[in-house]
Amino acid sequence: MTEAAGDARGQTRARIEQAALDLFTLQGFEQVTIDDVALAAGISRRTFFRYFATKADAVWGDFAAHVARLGRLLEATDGAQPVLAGICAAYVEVNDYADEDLPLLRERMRLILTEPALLAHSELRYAEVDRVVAEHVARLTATAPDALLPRLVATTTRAAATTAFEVWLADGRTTLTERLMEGFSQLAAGFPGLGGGSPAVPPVGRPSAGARRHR
Amino acid sequence: MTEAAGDARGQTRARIEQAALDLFTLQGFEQVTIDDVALAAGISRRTFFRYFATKADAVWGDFAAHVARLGRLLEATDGAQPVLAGICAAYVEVNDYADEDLPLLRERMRLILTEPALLAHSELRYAEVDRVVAEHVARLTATAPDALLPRLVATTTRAAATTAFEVWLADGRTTLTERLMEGFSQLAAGFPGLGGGSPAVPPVGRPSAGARRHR
DNA sequence: CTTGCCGGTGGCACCCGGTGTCACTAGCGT
DNA sequence: ACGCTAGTGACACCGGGTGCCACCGGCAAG
Repeated sequence: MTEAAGDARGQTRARIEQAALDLFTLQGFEQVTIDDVALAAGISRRTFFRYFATKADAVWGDFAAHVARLGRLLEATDGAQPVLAGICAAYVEVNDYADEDLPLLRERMRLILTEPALLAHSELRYAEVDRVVAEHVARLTATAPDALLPRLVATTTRAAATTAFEVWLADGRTTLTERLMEGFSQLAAGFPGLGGGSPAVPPVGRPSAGARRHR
Repeated sequence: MTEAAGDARGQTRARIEQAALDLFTLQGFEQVTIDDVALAAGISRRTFFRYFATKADAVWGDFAAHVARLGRLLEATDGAQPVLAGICAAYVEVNDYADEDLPLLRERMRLILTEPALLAHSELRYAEVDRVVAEHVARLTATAPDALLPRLVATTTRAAATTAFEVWLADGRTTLTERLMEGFSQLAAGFPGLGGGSPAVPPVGRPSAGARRHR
């Protein structure tokens, strides 16, 4: 693996990725076959799978790098601020795209959120994110990463982030950063304006035995 | 569609479902082919797809009925209690299984949460749930169902519910209901114990321009 | 220059999930 | 006996994904 070879690989990988993205946005994810992408990228079908494990992976780019960056940002978070604020800041920074990259991001996200096959695949990617965030929370709170609280924080913050993404994408009159922070602040405050202050739901006298009528 | 015919359909459907579940838990989702399931259920491969649109659907049972029931519960929620409390109660009641149904539920959920293909498929199912909850919140708050707040509430509550499911499934020393209510109370309180009271993150002076260095 | 190794590639066969089509059968009313 | 209908099975087909092998280029050693 010489440097030149690595560069060549990176270039063809980029070519495949761009060809795939173009075709997908133009004709729809399902309509485009991998033969189409391979033809457009000037490679063979077999080679496509040497660069991307699945058809969906061609849309996600090097998502693993994003997750790794998020993880590094979280590790570098100082313990002064609240935990949720730190996670919010990390999410914001990871998604702080330069203006010229926004069109590409929009295409990617539109595909991921619109095409059912890609939406399904996304759950697998989000699981990686959740793991990183849960480990971060577990570190700060001295609990196990697979306990309820860390995982709860991880999945709900990620849900908030992706929802912010969706809304931003839909009407696009606001900044992604603004939407993210808006979502996080709502979440951190326990959704004020819905009634029920901080200690609202907590104990609740259990639904007793109640006729278990399910199924 | 006479009554007898409908019954017959229901019976074979149940047979297929059980055969699929048994084989999946025994050998793993990916390892079992649809021919295997068809053979075990005493039908043909083609007939399998007349009962279930996809391989994954055989695991989910009649999930649409669950979603519909959740929707009805939400509609019947009285406006007295806080919104999150109502959603919590609806989730709890939908998932209030009789003891004799718990083993089956565990098998189902273990598969869904463990097998990557099923985990991916789950995102498509959860989208239906989110839609119902978002419409409920939109109704109560007199906002659009596709606005940020309703969707935020829908996705985060659902994330909390599924996480409660996962943790319940993992250690199983507590009730599913308990886990659900624990998760919801944490969420509704904005995760106390992480620092940052209710009005903690909200305004935050924006990350300024900050070198946008992404990509 | 020849030999052998090695990474990237293409071609091929194969598996499997999913779909469209057609022919067959059973039940049922006329 | 006739036709209708619902359910079924068999078959062909498409497309994503994998394993395998053969080829070709560069490159170091002889």
